[in-house]
Amino acid sequence: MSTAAPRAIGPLPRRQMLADDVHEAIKALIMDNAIEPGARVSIDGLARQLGVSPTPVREALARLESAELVVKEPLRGYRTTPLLTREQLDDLYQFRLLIEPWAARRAAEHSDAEGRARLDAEMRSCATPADDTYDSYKALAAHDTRFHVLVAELAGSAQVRRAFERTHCHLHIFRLHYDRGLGEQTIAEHRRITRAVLDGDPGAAEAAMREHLEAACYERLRPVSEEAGGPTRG
Amino acid sequence: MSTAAPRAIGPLPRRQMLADDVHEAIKALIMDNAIEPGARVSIDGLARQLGVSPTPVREALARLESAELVVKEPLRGYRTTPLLTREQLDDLYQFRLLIEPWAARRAAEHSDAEGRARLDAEMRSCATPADDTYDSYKALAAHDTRFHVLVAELAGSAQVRRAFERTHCHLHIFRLHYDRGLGEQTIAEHRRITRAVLDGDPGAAEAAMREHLEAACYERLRPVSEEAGGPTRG
DNA sequence: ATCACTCAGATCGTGTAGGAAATTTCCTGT
DNA sequence: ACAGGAAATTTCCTACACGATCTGAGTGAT
Repeated sequence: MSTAAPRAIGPLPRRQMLADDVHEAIKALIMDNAIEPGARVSIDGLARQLGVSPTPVREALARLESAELVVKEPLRGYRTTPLLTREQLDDLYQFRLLIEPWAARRAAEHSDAEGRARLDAEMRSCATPADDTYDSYKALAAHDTRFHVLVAELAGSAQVRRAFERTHCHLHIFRLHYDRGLGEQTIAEHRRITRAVLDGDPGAAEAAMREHLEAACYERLRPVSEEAGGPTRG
Repeated sequence: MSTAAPRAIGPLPRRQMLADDVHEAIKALIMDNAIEPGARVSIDGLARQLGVSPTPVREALARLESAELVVKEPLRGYRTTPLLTREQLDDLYQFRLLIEPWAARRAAEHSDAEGRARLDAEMRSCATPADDTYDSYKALAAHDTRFHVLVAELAGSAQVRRAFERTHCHLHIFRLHYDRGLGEQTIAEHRRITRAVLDGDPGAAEAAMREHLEAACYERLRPVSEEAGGPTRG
C-alpha cells in the first residue's frame, strides 16, 4: 500500500438548506417537549413562528412523519406522536433487551482500538449530574443516547444502530417523566458495561447491558403502572 | 434515446391527497426497479411524468428519504439508495437472525387463534410459482414480505415488526438478483415455520426460522462474493 | 497535439406568493 | 338543548422567481 489510493475522504458537510434548519428546529421543539404529545402542529403556524414560507415546513414535517415523530391526518394536518402506553413502553424495552445485550457482546468481541478509545472518551467526558435541573437531565439523556449508539457502532452492525436510533426511546422516556434522580446509577451501569467491553469480556458486557436495561425498565415502568406497591430494587 | 416518452406513466387513481398517490407511485417505481439503484431522481422530471406540480413530489421524496429509499444531496437532488455491498447484506441477515427467530418463538408461544388463522390463510393462498418469470418472482417476494410481517405481528411486538419493515430487505434482495429459482424451497421452509407456530412449539419455530434465514443468506451471498472474480481485500 | 482551465447556456433544486377545496368553529333558528 | 348552516381558518396544490450546479465548447499553456 505505497501509493495513496483515492479513498473517499468523506463528504464535507454541505448543509445550507432552509428545510434542514427547519427540520432541526421542529425536532428540537418536539424533543424539548415544547409541543405537547398529541398536540396539533400547524404548518402555517410554524411557518409564521419560524419566519419562513410553508413549503420548507411541509418538507420537514414529511421527513419527521417517516421518522414517526409526527403523524399525519389527511386534510387535517399533523400531530405529534402521542405518549407511549404502558404496553408500548414494555414492548420498547423488550426490543432493546433483544438487540442491545447482543450489541454489547459483539462490541466486546470485535471492536477495534479506535472504537474503544471513543467509548473511553465518552465515559471520561461525562460528569455525573449534580443537580436535578432540566438542563442536567437533558445532558444525561444526551450522554445516554451517545453511549448506546456508540455500543451499537462498536458492535459493527449498522442495522442494529439504525434500529436503536429509530426507536427514539430517549424521547419517549423523556416525555413520560424527565428525571427520576437515577443519574448516578445510570452512569455507574454505563461504567460497568464500558469496563467489560474494554476488557474484551463478551459475557460480562452482555450481562451488564441486560441488567442496565432491566433496571431502567423496572424503574421507569413503575410510575406508568399503577401505584401497586411492590418491592423495588435498591 | 428514441422512445423516451416523457408523458404520464399512468393515471393516478386519486385518493384524498395527491402527495400520497405520488408517494406510492414513486415507491412502486423503486420497488419494481424501474429506477436503477443510485440513479438520480429528478423532482421536475417526476412531476412532468406524473402530471403534477413539483411540490407533492418533493413531499413524497422527503418521506422516502426518511424511509431510506432515496438519499438527498443538498442542492443536487435525490438519488435512489445504492446497491448493498456484501458486508451490508451480511449485516442485514445478521440482524434478521437476531430478531426473527425470536419473533417466531414468541409467535408460537403467544399468538391467538385469529392470528394463527391469518397465518394459515396466507400459506393456503400462496401457490408455488411454476414459472421463472418476473411477475412470478414478484408474487413470491410479496408473499415472503407478508409472511415475515405476519410472524412479527403474531409475536405481538410492534417494534420488531417495524424494525423488520424498515430494513426493506426484500427490495435489496430483489435488486441484487431477482430470482434464484428457490421458490419451492422458500415455500417449504415457510410451511415448516407455520406448522411449528400452529402447533405451539416455540423451539421448533425458532429453529425453523433460523434455518430459513441461514439458507437464504448462504444462497444469496454466494453470487455476491463470486462476483468480483477473486478474493478481494478491502 | 494533448491537457487543463474558463466561461457561457441549460438544467434543476429551493423558496415565495396566491388560490381552490376541505374542515372546524361558532352562530342562529326551531 | 339540538340541528343546520355560514364564516374563518387551514391544508393542499399550482405557478413563478432566484440561485446553485452541471454540461459543453472554446482558449490557452505545456
